[in-house]
Amino acid sequence: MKKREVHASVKDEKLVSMRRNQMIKGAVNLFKEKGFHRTTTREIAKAAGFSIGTLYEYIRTKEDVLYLVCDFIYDEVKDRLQNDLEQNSGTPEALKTTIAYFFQVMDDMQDEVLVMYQEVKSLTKDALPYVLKKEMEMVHMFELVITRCVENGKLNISEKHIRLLAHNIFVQGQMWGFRRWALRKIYTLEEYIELQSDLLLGSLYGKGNLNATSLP
Amino acid sequence: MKKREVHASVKDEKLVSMRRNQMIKGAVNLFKEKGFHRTTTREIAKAAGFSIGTLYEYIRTKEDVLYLVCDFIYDEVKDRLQNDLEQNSGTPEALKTTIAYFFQVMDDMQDEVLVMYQEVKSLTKDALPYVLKKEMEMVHMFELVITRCVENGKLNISEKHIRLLAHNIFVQGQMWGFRRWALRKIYTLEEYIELQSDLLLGSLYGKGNLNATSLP
Amino acid sequence: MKKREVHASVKDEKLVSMRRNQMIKGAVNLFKEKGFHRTTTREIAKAAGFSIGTLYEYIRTKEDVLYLVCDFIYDEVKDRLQNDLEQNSGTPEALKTTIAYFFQVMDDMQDEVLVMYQEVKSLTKDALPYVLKKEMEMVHMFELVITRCVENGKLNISEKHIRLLAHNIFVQGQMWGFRRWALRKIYTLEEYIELQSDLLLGSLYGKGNLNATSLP
Amino acid sequence: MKKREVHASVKDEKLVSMRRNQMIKGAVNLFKEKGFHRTTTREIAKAAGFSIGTLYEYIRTKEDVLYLVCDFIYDEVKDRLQNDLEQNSGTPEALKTTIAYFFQVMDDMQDEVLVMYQEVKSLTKDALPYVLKKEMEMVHMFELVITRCVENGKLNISEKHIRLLAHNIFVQGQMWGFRRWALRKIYTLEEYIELQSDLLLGSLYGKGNLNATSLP
DNA sequence: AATGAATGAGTTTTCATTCAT
DNA sequence: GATGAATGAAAACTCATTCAT
Repeated sequence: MKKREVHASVKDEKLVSMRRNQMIKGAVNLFKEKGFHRTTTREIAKAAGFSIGTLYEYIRTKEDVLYLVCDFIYDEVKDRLQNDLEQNSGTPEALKTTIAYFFQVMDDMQDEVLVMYQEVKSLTKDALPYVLKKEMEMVHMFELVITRCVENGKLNISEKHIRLLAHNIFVQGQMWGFRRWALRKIYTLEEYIELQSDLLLGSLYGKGNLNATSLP
Repeated sequence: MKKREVHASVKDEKLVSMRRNQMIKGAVNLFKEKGFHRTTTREIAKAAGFSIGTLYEYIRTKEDVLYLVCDFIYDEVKDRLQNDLEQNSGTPEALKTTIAYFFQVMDDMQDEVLVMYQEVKSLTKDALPYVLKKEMEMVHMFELVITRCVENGKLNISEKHIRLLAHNIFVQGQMWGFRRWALRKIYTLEEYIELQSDLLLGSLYGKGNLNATSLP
Repeated sequence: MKKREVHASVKDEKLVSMRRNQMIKGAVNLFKEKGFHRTTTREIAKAAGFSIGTLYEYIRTKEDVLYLVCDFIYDEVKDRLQNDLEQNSGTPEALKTTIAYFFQVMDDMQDEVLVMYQEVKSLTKDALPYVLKKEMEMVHMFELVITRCVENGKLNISEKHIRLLAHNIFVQGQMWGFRRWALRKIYTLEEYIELQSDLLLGSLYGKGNLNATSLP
Repeated sequence: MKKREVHASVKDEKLVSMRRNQMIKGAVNLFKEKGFHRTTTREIAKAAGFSIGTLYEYIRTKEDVLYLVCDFIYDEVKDRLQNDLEQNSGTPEALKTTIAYFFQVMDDMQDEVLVMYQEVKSLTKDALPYVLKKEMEMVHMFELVITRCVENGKLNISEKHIRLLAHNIFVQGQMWGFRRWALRKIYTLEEYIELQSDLLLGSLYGKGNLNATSLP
């Protein structure tokens, strides 16, 4: 699936790319504060540092901004994740590291994740599949890491369990962002990583020895 | 925390309650399809079966409708959950039953859950706490069930693990609603319940024997 | 010119009269505070002590209330004035007394006068003449008193001066009501009466001796 | 007291000024015919010659239009008055000229005066003081002219009389506008000026010789 | 390529008036 | 005669989008 094209009147690709970055940066902040619907195109233009007329030289509709933002965020997350996975060795320890890394990324990109998570549903039927596709690719990455563990004989678990586990990891990562109002009161990021790893991996390795002592 | 009052011009309480139910029912459908922001008050009135003027006899602002909808859904879910938990025996089997029951409720109320999940963030700072409070109460119910297992000596697990586990259960319930686009393609509800139980409980009881054979 | 009829569904004249008095009393207060346009019929009904449905048993349109209020106020002022004038002796002293009395009435009925003064223009073309007619009748009363002075030989002044003088007296009476924001800061009612009398009568009797010493 | 700022989205000051003049011109006509409350913003926009959207580029609320109108009218009257007063010599003849001039202005600006006079009370608590301030300044101008006469020894009259006289002059000017329905039937502007001058100045100079023969 | 003034369809909300009970 | 729920036309205001400069 190719990237969905967003039409620009301006031809200079470099310029288009630059302007869109300004746009995305400004929009993320606004969406974070007021949501997509309560943000006006004028505000986006202003936050991006140019006029409303100029904004419309680089997009066709307000929705395009949302798509661009979502697309950008997913790319960012995916890129970071990919870097990590390329050197993954397929051991349970590596899986744990991957989880920790992913949660860390979600923490770093808190605002972006929150925006994306809350506003994807505002995308048109038209744009949504492109974004969901990307999400599936990321879930798939986790599946691969887990599968590698299985292939290494370190883990005995069904295909369906693998896929669900991958979804769980992904959602728990997002969860750290979208449930901060609750989780932050109880856990630090480090604790959250540790505890979720316990629960995720405990189920796989049958330790059954979860207890408070495993925490600092 | 008392319920947040939504002002009605009409005095007859019975009538208010009836009209609001019509309203909620209509609104849920619309919100599900187009989201809160893209739904107009006129559409809500029409879907509820009365005129725009009448709508405003029962609410003050469009936001009130959203609050009423969210409040109703949480109450519904909570009520159903409460019924189940009252007769919960505090054994691991009972915990599994509770999870299954909760996931079933989330499946029954799919549309409502989706709406709530996507639109809570559109509530004003004013109304949000009332809804989040309710969410926390539900999470707390799960904590209680798990704690009862621990107290029964059937389970050895830290306080912090308990709370996180409760959150996970809650989110995994919602997940069945808001990620249907992905999960439905792979699992039936029964499978989803079974697999998630495996993962959740496996971590607690150290079976470590997860495999495809445990599935039909 | 007969009184303009305001239609009532209710037949019992006594009741109609009673209900309308309640209505007028309530409405004057509301109009005073928020003006005719910003006052709703519901508020009028409530202030009158009955329901919106009942209100409409005694009037046909919101405008009727305004007309009723204006009509009532003019009648009140006119009645009071008439009482005084019947015993007027036609001397310059009597004229001064009349002025003092009129200003006193305008002070007593401050709120009503303000309302009337500000809202007459909101009457329909249809109702306005009835009210203006009444105003002219009051101006005419002043003309009569002045004319009597002339006929008594106490005063030598043209017909046109008389009529203008009458208008001036009337407007200066109203002025005490509608310019309170300015006049109250400088004068007490007594001072205002005294000073205006000086200016009005000075012109007629050629005293030319206005000075601060004539004031306490 | 600085001018109360009315916010405009458009930056070009020249344009703002031009558009607002169109707006004021259109609004005065509408307000004159139907009053502020019965005039819609769409009508104002149309009368001004642009769209409703454009109207709101130059104001924030409908009330702003009223303020702009009132402010404009007061400025206009005040400016004209100021021009006359600068060359005022402080003699009774000059005072008479000033009065004649002021009444003439009020006649020229009949419509505007009527609007202002009837609608000031519709201004918010917020804007009212700015307008009343201007009114007081105008009254003060008259005080100055009268005071100059006193200082020249041409007139012996108390401070309080001066202030009241100034108010009377101002109100009688307005009166020519807001009581035209009655006064126009009896007097031409010239007569009105002549007669009011007789009454105003007669009181000051003790001629006491008012009679019909002084009129043409 | 950039600007920002102009547009008007569309939105929420109000409120005078009616009419069944 | 009294009530108050229902109605819907109309109002103020917003904002995505266009286009002349």
